[in-house]
Amino acid sequence: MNPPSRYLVTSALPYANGPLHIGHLAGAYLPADAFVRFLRLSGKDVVYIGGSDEHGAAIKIKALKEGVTPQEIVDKYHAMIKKAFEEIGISFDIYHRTTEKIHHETSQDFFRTLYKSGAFTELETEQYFDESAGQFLADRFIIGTCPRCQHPEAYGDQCENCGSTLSPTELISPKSTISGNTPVLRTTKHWYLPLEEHETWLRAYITHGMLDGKEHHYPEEWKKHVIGQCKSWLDAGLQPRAITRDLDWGVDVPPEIEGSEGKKLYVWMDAPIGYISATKEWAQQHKKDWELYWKDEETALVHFIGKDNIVFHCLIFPVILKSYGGFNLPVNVPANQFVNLEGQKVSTSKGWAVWIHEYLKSFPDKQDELRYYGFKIMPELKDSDFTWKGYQDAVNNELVNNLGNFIHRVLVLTNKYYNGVVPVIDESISINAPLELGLPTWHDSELLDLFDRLHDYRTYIKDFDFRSALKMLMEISTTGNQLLQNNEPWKQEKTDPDEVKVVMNLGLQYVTALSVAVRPFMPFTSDKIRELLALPPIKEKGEFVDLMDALSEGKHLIAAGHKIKKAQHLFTKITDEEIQLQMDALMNSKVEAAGAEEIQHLKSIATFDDFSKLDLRTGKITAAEKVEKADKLLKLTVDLGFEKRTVVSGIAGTYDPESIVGQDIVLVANLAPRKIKGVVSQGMVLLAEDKDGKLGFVSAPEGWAKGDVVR
RNA sequence: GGCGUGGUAGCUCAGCCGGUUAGAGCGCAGGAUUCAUAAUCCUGAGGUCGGGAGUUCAAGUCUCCCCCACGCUACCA
Repeated sequence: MNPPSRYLVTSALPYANGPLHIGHLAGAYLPADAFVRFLRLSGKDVVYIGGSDEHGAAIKIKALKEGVTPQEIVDKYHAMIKKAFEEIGISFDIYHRTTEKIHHETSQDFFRTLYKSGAFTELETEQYFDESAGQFLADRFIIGTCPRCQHPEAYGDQCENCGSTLSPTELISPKSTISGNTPVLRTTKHWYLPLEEHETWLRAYITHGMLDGKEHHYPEEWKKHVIGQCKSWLDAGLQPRAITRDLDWGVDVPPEIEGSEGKKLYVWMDAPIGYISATKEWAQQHKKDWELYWKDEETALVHFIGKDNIVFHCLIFPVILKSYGGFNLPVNVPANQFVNLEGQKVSTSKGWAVWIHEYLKSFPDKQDELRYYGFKIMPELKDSDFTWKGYQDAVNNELVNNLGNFIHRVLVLTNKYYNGVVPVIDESISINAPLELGLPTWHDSELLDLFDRLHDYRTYIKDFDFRSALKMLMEISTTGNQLLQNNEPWKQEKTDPDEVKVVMNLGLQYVTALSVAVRPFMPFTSDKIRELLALPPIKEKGEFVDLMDALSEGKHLIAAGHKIKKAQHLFTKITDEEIQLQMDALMNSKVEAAGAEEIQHLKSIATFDDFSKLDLRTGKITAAEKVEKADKLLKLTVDLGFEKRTVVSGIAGTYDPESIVGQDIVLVANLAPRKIKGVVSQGMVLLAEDKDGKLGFVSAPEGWAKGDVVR
């Protein structure tokens, strides 16, 4: 495979219902940004696409809750997210949004084309319909009692309390969130993408990198967990996936299609198409041909995402693209894992996050510090942990003490000895090697050594190994510190000033090289170094290539006679107080979030008759064993005195079978029997559950007879 | 339960298709040094490579079983 002549790089579109946090940043934006900045520095033709994902039921719901329109919600968060990206230095060529007209047109074009080619199947299903509102209800618009955990406000697709995936028809006493009425089931038609029909080529594409009988990419270059996850889906058997919903916030199904009324594209269908519409918009603005970036064989498509998006980008979106025809498929999908915060999962609702916009307020002009730490803890292979202490250590030890200090030393000494002018040197003079004291070395051989390091640096970035690349930068800086230490200009200046000139000149070459090399990771610092060196700012137009060419030809990167500016500190230390402040803020927001946790609404009124239908009895567990092939289920034998029952209960997460034999319980004794995992369950054991999911048995006082009525 | 990914020094992690005394950064201990934001440089201590069995002349690296973490998935009447 030839190296691509141009790149189209995308970062997952953030969902516009909340601000941006560190997990987003380190997962899908920092790596993409470093990658595209490096490509630009390498003189490549690259377009970097981003934008807000603004459709879907979750946004509609949020709007209803806050009493505003969905448009107001997405306007607010789009602006907020866009600003955060700009300020933290994510260099999108365009940051678009899926509510734009061009996106609606593009998505509809996709739908239309796929529809005409017969890529969809139609299916009639029963869906809840709100008669007073006159519309079908998307999963998210139905709330009811969770059949698993009894949480009274579970959504139709998911219970946020216990995390179970649900379907609306499973909910107990469902209610429309629009009218509050009980919805009725009606048949409705939807379009489905029959993923299972694409399994063969998808498998070849994922596991062998083969597409249409040709080699498309090297699967070895993909992350293992990405391929593993895809294989897992393929092996489990792909299912048809609904691509439309009954909803009023989203992209319309093209009106000329029969039955399209009231139907919108499912968000996950229109979101990735957003990459394409954004590219079109960018192309219009810049008088370019968007198709070159999506359809030309020599363009490489790369999607940066978090692990939650693997299936969409590796299986579903490729199916859409290929069904349309003529589009490139991704040559790599470098998905990252998740970033935890101080050992716990990042959670917006629990107030456990580091928000980018708040960080920027607390630490103005410290964008690169956060970027640096973000790269350092990038969850490339497994989940990682953001800690404020780790952030402080990284900034203070590595940026201030190592990199910043090295550059500062060079600048201070150059100003002190040469009045800020890069000294002319005699290249034949040897100096002490930075690596091992006592060995001699020369200016030109050290520049070649620098070339080698930068060459490795380039290889790391090409392999998406950003952390190794970052480490290489620090190594260069460390080498610079060693160079100074081993040659001690502050001593030698009195005895051997010509030798010192060589050392200082070399140091300045290092700093100049760093001003370029540091850029993909720390663009703000790059600008600052250029400023201090009185060199023109980096425009990201092939400067890294120029740098490497110069080094390989033995040319200097900064010329003798050039005058630099006075030294200034690039980074300042993060104090313990600042860290404590952040930790306190984090704890406070957690407490606030816990306090704001929704008041547990009671279920709707039940009449006495409703209650009397239940026959509750005291009983005792006389035997318990695990249900095979189930994590949470125990098969219990309950003695009611007058008979024994077999009951399956989902309590294995809290109780070991041995520990509950002899436990007094209350049983719903007249519940309709149900077969679970092959065992018929004849009743239900009552348990209290706290908000962390901990369970506790409900029982009559000790010594009560078995089989007594509870009411 | 099934599938996937990880489990290497106190902490964060490198260790490619198996091959000499298992590496780096931070932290820690000792020393050198003062140009620099007490920064820098050198040296050192510290690991039965999650546990067990096996293949092999040789295993952190391959195979099997088990344990733990994370994710997807099934089960919660």
